Amino acid sequence: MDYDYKSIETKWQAWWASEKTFKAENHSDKPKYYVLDMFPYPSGAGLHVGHPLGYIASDIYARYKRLKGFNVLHPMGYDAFGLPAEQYAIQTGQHPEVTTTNNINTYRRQLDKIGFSFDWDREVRTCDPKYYKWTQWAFELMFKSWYDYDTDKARPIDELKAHFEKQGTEGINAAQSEPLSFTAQEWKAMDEHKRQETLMNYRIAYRGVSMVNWCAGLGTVLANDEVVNGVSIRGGFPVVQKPMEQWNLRITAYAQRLLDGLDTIDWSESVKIIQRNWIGRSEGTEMEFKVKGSDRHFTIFTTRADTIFGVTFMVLAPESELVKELTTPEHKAEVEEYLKYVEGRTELERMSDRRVTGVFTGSYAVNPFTGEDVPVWVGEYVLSGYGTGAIMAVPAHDSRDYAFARHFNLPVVPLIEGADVSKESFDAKEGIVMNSPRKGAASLDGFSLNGLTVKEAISATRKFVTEHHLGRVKVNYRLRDAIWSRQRYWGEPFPIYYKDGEPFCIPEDKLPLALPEISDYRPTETGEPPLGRAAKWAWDEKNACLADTSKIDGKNIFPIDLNTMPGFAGSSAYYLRYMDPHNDEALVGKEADDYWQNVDFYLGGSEHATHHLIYSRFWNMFLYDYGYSCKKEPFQKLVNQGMIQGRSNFVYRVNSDDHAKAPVFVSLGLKDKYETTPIHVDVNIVHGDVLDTEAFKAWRPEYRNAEFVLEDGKYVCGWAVEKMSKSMFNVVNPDMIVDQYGADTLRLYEMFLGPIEQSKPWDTKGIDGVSRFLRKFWRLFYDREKWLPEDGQPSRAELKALHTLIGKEQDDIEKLSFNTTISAFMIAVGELADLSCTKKAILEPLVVLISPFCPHVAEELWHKFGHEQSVSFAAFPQYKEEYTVEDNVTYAVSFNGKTRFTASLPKALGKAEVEEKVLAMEQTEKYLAGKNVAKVIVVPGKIVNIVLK
RNA sequence: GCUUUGGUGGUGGAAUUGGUAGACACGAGGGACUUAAAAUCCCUUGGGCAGCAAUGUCCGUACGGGUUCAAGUCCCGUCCGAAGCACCA
Repeated sequence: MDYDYKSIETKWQAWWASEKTFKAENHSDKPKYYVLDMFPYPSGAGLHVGHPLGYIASDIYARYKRLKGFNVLHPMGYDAFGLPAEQYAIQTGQHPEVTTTNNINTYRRQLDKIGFSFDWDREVRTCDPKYYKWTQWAFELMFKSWYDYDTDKARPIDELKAHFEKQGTEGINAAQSEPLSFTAQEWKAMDEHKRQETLMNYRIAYRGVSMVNWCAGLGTVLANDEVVNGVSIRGGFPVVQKPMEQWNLRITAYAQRLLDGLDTIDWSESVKIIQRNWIGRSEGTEMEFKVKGSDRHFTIFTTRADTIFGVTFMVLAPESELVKELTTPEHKAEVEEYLKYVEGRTELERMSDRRVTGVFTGSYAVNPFTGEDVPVWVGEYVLSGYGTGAIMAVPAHDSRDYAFARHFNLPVVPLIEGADVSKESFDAKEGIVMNSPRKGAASLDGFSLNGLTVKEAISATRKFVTEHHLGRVKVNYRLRDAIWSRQRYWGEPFPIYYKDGEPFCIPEDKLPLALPEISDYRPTETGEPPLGRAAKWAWDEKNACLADTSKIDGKNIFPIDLNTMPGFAGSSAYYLRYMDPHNDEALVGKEADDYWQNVDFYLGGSEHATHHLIYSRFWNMFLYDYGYSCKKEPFQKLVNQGMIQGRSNFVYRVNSDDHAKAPVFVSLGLKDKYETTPIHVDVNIVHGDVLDTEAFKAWRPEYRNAEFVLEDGKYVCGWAVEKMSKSMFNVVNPDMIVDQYGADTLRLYEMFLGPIEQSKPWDTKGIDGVSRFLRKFWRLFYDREKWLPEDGQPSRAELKALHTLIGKEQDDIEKLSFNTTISAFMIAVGELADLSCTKKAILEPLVVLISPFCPHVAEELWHKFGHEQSVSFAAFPQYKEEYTVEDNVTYAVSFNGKTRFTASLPKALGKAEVEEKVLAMEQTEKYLAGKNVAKVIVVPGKIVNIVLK
């Protein structure tokens, strides 16, 4: 029987599906292992060869873990809400659900062809109301929670209310939007509206006004990375900054825990660093500055408290409320003009065009250490959102302050010995402090930093500031709360209705609040989100049910929120849902959660390093606070697979003005002799950079009569590595590869391409190599129709080939070095073929070894051996013992630094014995004939070096 | 600008983490089998020099230094590429 991958693959894929081979149970005596892929967004284009790269890797790992005796959870689902389906709906009127379902079916069909070991009974779709019920549930829980820094966890908002009743804000250390302080009496005096407003300051899911990227063309808010040069990436519509009231998640409350948690998980250092940067912890000092001639004072934040003696001016953010208060009448006109200018600049302009601008307020602040007057300026380089929106400027030691000082001709006072600040500032935190205070200048309580190192000076200043109540040590984070509202249709609705403008939750037992049908997916004429078109989108509070929008009366029937949640919502807890996907009572049942704990192995693209992977960790920590998730971190080990890039091919059309003439194309090597235009050509009609000219003529009607200038009788195409995309004609569909070579070959080849973390271009050139290997592998078992494996004692060489492979495979798979594992297979199979090995004792385990990579072939052969169930590695313990590599160490023997030969000696030998043995060797004696040995150096286990006189 | 990564044959990539650089594969060239093709198998394949030959020998991991008996691997400097952050005080 020849290797007929088509019948083998369809046969076993059907068998796995009907047997539910990969169904994972929530109970087992085996240890658990949870292998997860980042679930895909089912786009209309279907899968290309880049998508399965990660899935194949994780599937190999999952199958390997099963062989090692684990109960493996390996699920798959779809991140199905999103803008493309909605955009398509706007253009065609096709309901996003229809598009999405079609796309999912295509994905499923393509995935099934590759032979993954997913437990499809656990599939989730984020757009399924049964699923997003739990997204909405978690959101409501966040709405009903506040964050307590004292216990460092989320707690029910009712507990906060009870505290306010008794003591007001006294003794509360909560995460909040604005610092509030009131007594129990004041709380009791508040009306309901005021109380709700107050609680909003503390809720973890809260409404707040924030500046957003508003895209009128798309009718929605966009994330920063969806905007380039002031226009939307999708559609190219203009984007403006606009204040809007939005739902926010108080992720900043978790900043420190998100940071600390990174030390407990096994992620690549680069992703950890990206997250650390994103969280942006900086430890500094908040200091109070008095305003000269007034009893007002304001607060600044600095990480360089030690530079207090070099402050020559202060700068306020233009948006700061202090600007109005500190502007003197003489400067009012100037300041207002400046504010107008800043307002006219978008955030993008401020970022791309960094000019030095600012204006003097007319006020002076008093340096608390020296009593000196310092002018207060306004400048757009100070951000209102970070720190206190006000800084003390030390031009000598901060490059931004320096640029500002030079531009406005403000003084620069150097504070570090030997630092030359005539051309640029000295920003480094090193050196010996001077001028602090300057000779003869006053200083509060005679405080001096002169002679200290910068580090010493920072801590000395902090201590002094705290003791003298000039300020406090403070930690700042760059992390911002997550804006959670999107003005779209195809997302999770907020389960919130509004009474008198105040938000209230739809009762938990009425969830999910399902997305209503609408006739048109565009925003409404009045600029409301698409849900503004829904006919039945009001809440009847009395009967706890949906009601017609027209019936809203503000007494019993109230409007429901018209926004939906962003894509990150559905992906924030899906890994928990997989553990217990059919549970109607909970997101995940206690037992299932206790059993599966968290994801052991998570694989996906590094583009999610900041968004999904931060939101998901936050979401999980929040659920952990309430005991719904038993682990602090959702993803124990994270691996980022690289992207598969496209490899485009070009043909070179000879330029010609005569369009009636047949187009002429010249081969790559000859193109410099002509004037040509490169044209992308479909890579599917190019083989090894040689164009199939007949297929090319058939490809496009305008090329029907094409003529070719060939070299060596072939048309050679040019090539380039580009993004895999339809417009470059370089998309390779995995279905084609499966049809042509089989799924097992595709799996092998994608892994053989290189390390999974690495991005690389797809190039089908090398696929014949693994295809050949697989046929060779097959021939170990079959000589045409004849089944070869037979009983008998394997030879030493056969055992060695097998056991070298066993060792190598286990080492390499744990390191995820699948390409080298496959090399090891090629070597082993080559050796066994040379030995004409037909021993069952070798071939049977060989099938087990290859099964993670080529499951179809393995299943076929395994059944042929007469086994029904697959086995674990542990079922062959004798293999490791039957053949033991002698416990030797290889010494490289060198003379005067040049390696001459190697010597294999027992590990147990001591230094002197090794020297003796090596010197006694024939080769050594040959080299040493008539020479004097000066010394012999033995490095344990490594090398013996003989130095001659 | 800062941070993180990389730079090895014609190509994709190996190298037990400091120990015979180029495993494995592709491509290329030569050969065997065959009427022929497919398939399969064998040999050569980093560069230079010497030799009919087995082989010997020198140079080679972006570049320049250094540490070491020994460096692709560690350290310093330079050049180039990729990714992330980007007025965060």
